[in-house]
Amino acid sequence: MPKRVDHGERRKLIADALMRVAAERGLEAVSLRHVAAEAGVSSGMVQHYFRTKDEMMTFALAVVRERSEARVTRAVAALGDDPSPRTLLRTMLAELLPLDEARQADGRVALAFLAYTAVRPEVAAGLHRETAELLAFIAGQIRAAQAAGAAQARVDPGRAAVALLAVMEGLGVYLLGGHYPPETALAALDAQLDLLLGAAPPAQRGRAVPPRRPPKP
Amino acid sequence: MPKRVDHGERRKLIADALMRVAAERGLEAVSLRHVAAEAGVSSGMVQHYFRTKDEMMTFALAVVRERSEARVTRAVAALGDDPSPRTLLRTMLAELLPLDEARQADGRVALAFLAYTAVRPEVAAGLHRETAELLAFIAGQIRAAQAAGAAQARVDPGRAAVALLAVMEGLGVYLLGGHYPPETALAALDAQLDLLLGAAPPAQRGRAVPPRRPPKP
DNA sequence: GCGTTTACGTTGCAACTGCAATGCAAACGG
DNA sequence: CCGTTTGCATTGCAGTTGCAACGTAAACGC
Repeated sequence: MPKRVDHGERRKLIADALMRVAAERGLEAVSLRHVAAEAGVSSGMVQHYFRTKDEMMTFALAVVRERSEARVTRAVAALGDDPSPRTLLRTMLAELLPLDEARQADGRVALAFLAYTAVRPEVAAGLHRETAELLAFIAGQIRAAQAAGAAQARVDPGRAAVALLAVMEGLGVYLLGGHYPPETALAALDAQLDLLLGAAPPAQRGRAVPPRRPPKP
Repeated sequence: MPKRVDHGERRKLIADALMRVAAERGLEAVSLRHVAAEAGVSSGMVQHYFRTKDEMMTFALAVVRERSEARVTRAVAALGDDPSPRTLLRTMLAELLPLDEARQADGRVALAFLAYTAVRPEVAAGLHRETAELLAFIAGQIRAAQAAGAAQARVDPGRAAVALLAVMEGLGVYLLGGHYPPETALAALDAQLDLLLGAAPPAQRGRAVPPRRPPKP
């Protein structure tokens, strides 16, 4: 049977198991054996695909990032051709918020990794590039809104972009901590966009609220 | 020699060592023996003052929170009698940002604890109360600014407070990740306050920037 | 056919973990 | 003076960790 396996697929399978463990019991519960058990494979196999634990962690981190990026591009693509800057920004940022259980799990993992990379700075290089790109994009959208007359022209797009992205990140953190419900976060995000770009078109308000799962029986 | 010791003092000494370990090597490196070694005591003594590791962690978390609270009240007290809402908010939030090494260390610990409590929700109750109080206070300040005519009257103080606190938290996270320098974070914070309360009095701008330590030799 | 490579599974090990148990000396209460 | 309490150090233990080593069986190259 050997030789017929897709290397990347196996690695992703293992990384998925890792994230399930991390989301449920925290990053410190991630061990070779736990991950292997969660994935339903032997710990030898995990070692076969990741020579070291750190390699596994780094790969898993990349998977989380790719997944959230895919989510965003998918949501943005669903908007159709050139949506308004406001719609675009709101869709992107709301998509990045941990509003349902899937994104909450991812968010927990991302948060844990954040704390992880805060001590291991050499892993964080990819993250830096990503935020820089995001910031540039957001700033561009704000500029576009200003050019269209939809936004206060006096605000510096660069600083506003930093603040806007920070709002999203902060809301995510507080959501993960359970400090307030998703609606509060979305309301605050909309308020921020109002502040930046002027009042919203009413049809836009309150959309994209995720379905609340009923409490577990 | 026994009997002559201040219980709380010892616990704080141990908690300090814990935070040094956590700040340097991450929360997962926090073990009874490491903390004891860092504190320069025997691991038996650590066990004497904290019957379980979780008790030690919880205590340390409380210490971080108290310390940052003390920092804020101290900075606010230094402002003199009834400062303007804007000055008050800016001082508070800037003080909570990890702008120098001491606060960065605290911030790393806080971030790690955040990830820790995201999986252990029963520890997070104290945090919820604290954010609720903070939010109420911030909303009150915004309302006061509105009443004084210094702010846009149309913004909802509650939502603006959530957004403002989220900005601070998000900026802190990105700072800890080293995604941008302190000046960028402060600029974004000021931009946010501008957006909320109107342009700042020029004397205020750019103050409270921490001294940049020269790179280590 | 046969060596090589790939894909695992198993075992073992040294290091580390939290924690209980025990020991002991100093202060204090009586 | 003596038992008790307090403050701490040492030791031990069962469990877990990352990882190396080894074994094996199947596909492939020749």
